Amino acid sequence: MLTQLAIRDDVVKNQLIPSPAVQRLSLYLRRLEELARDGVGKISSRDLAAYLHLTAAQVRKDLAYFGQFGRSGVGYRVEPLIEELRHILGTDRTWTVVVVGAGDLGRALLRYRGFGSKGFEIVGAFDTSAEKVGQKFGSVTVRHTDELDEVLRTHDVKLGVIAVPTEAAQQIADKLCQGGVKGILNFAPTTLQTPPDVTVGPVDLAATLEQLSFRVSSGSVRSP
Amino acid sequence: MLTQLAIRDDVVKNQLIPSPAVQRLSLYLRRLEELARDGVGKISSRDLAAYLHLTAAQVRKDLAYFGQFGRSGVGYRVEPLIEELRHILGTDRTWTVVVVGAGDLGRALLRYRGFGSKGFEIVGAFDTSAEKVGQKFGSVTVRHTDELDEVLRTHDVKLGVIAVPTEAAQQIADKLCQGGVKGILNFAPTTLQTPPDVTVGPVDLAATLEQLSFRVSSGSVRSP
DNA sequence: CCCTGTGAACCTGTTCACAGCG
DNA sequence: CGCTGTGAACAGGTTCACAGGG
Repeated sequence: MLTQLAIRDDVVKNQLIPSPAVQRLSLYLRRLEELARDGVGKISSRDLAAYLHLTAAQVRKDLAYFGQFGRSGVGYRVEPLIEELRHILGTDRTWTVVVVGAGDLGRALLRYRGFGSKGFEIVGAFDTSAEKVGQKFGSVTVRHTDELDEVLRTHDVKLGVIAVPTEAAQQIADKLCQGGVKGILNFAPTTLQTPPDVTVGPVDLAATLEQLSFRVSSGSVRSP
Repeated sequence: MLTQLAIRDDVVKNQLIPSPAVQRLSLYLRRLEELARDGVGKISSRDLAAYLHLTAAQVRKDLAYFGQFGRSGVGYRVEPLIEELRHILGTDRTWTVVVVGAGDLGRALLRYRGFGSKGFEIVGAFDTSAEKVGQKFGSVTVRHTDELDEVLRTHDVKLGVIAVPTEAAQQIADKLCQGGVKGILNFAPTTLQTPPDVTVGPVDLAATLEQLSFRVSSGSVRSP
């Protein structure tokens, strides 16, 4: 396909893409999926931007990093753009994921419907507590963390989620990296030390609330 | 206190602070709390930076936006800096918070220990399902969402958490804004439309995984 | 004419490098 | 001497403004 080549080209050209732009790609995709559900066939950069509180130029520039997806005088066709974005983000294929920690949060993730539709399949859940091992949440049965290594290898898992207590997080991260995982979603409020080829997506709920607290108390931040 | 005045001055001077800097403040605080727990009394910008994968200059500049907290030749004293950061972030006082939605995620939040220690007190949990209303999770009993308005007013709630299905999120956001909430932590994968004086902290788990997917597949993003 | 794609101008945020203090 | 605080230099991202295509 031509557009695939176009994308590959950009990557090959080593034209690095600003990470804020990549983050916005997820927002675009989410909105486009809403629009598709509502039967909307095309959208202009202006309308897409307005809904997401961004500028039209920014939307166009972000998308243009990856190819020429729009049509002059028309805008972007919703369905094809969805396909493109999924391809760019890598969610047009299925990623196998493991979740480590079956506490309240881990269980919430195991039962969360949102992952499957985005191309993520949870192939294993792990915990050290004897009570939790053997229990089934969503469609996954919790195993003992000792079996983590084996599952990582047999399923060629590239993404892992850490939902264990803070004290155990680094140790689990080490196991995941050891087992070949390249991306970690970390819910433990600590900074993980990982090799440079492993990306960590930190999700610190208390820190996020803190940020709200700051903005609400002072208001003295540049708008994002 | 002098440092309080110093901070007020900066704010008054309308010297706006870069939001990435404010986000890092939470990281500094988290690390300093770890250090305090380990009995460490002082830390240099270099060591703090190294642990968090940042540069020493950045740590110094971020902190200097708010005052002169360090000592030449010594570094930063851990305990006083913790106090300063809490004051800056606004978590040296208690914030009352409501959680709307008592599904898996909402319940996980209600039972999460991490909020209390950071100065956030959950004063109400709400759901529309008859099964959930009346049940108790953590220390909070779930009420019907119809009672949300009343609780917002009687407790002067400034922060709210949305953990309801996507379709209901905007409607709940409207109720929260209506009730005087100024900060919303939004777990629903949708963009909320809110008045400009309300800050939304979006937490989209699927989108965060997508970002990992992108980085793992292509690796072509500037390092954050 | 409407709307995209894009170089150029602009602005924000980061890094450098050093003066100054304990 | 070690380490902070900070102006100055640099780089990364965003916005502008317009050329060009349907």
